[in-house]
Amino acid sequence: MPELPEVETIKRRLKEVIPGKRITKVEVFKEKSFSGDLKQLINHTIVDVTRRAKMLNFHLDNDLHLLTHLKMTGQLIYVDGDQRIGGGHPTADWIEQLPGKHTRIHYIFSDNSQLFFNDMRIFGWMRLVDRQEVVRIESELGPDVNSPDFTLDYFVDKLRRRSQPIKLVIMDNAVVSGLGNIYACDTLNLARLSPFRAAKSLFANEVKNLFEAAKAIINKGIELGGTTFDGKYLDIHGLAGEYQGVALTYGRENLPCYNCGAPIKKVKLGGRGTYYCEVCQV
DNA sequence: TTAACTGTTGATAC
DNA sequence: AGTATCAACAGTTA
Repeated sequence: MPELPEVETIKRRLKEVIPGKRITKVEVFKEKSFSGDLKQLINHTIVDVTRRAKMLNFHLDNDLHLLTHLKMTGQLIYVDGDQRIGGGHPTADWIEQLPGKHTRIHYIFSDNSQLFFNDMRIFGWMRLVDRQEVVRIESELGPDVNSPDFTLDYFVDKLRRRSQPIKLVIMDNAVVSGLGNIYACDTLNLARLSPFRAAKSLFANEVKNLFEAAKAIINKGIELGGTTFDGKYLDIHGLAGEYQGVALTYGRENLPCYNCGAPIKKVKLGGRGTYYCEVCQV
């Protein structure tokens, strides 16, 4: 599920409540979901929460890092010291009782607040690693799409040798981090580019349009708190995102393209559902 | 009932 | 180095 805007939203909410919390208990319900030495977590305090690509990083006071990847269905739900989700405010209907059927890890803090890691499909993980491991993992990633490090010159250079369809290349996190299936589809629609075009066939002005479209779409996603279909993505308070209400293509099969009015098509590309307008995306 | 579908990525073989 | 395909898993939909 979560692409950069969803993970960024989760990070921002976590940053409001988690730094300063001391972990007093951890329950791992699914071994596959956690790796690392649990003893190095107990009685340590989380000092910061950051994000790189689609990964969260809980920084601990012992210089270790709890890296978190939500993959398709991971979610983090915060329960406050009074045992309330969302501080008692209304939450999305999809929220389940905790711990639930899909709760894989449960953290309890010294003030009785809690964090639940739910993950239906068990692709996601939380790994306790040292700083070198963080550096090693992050070194494999291209720059975040919304970072100043992602420059037009860099992008032009990366596309030059790739004959794959452009959609697959912009979803390749070694090229640029943060775009998943939803935002990749919408980025290509905004840039009026066919997802099937070979990356290296793009003209300079097309690459520039694509570059700017990617930043615009991702910023819109962040602004609206991410995308929620079927409640699979919820923020830490159980709230849904709002991007699905303004999506250009994703989930809009047969509905009119906002640019030209032709019906949005859904096809398969690289094994992924791909929504696009065959009239104006060329 | 079965097959195909789902927001991610990693391994493997060419 | 770049590419194509499949696999990890569980649930929903056609």
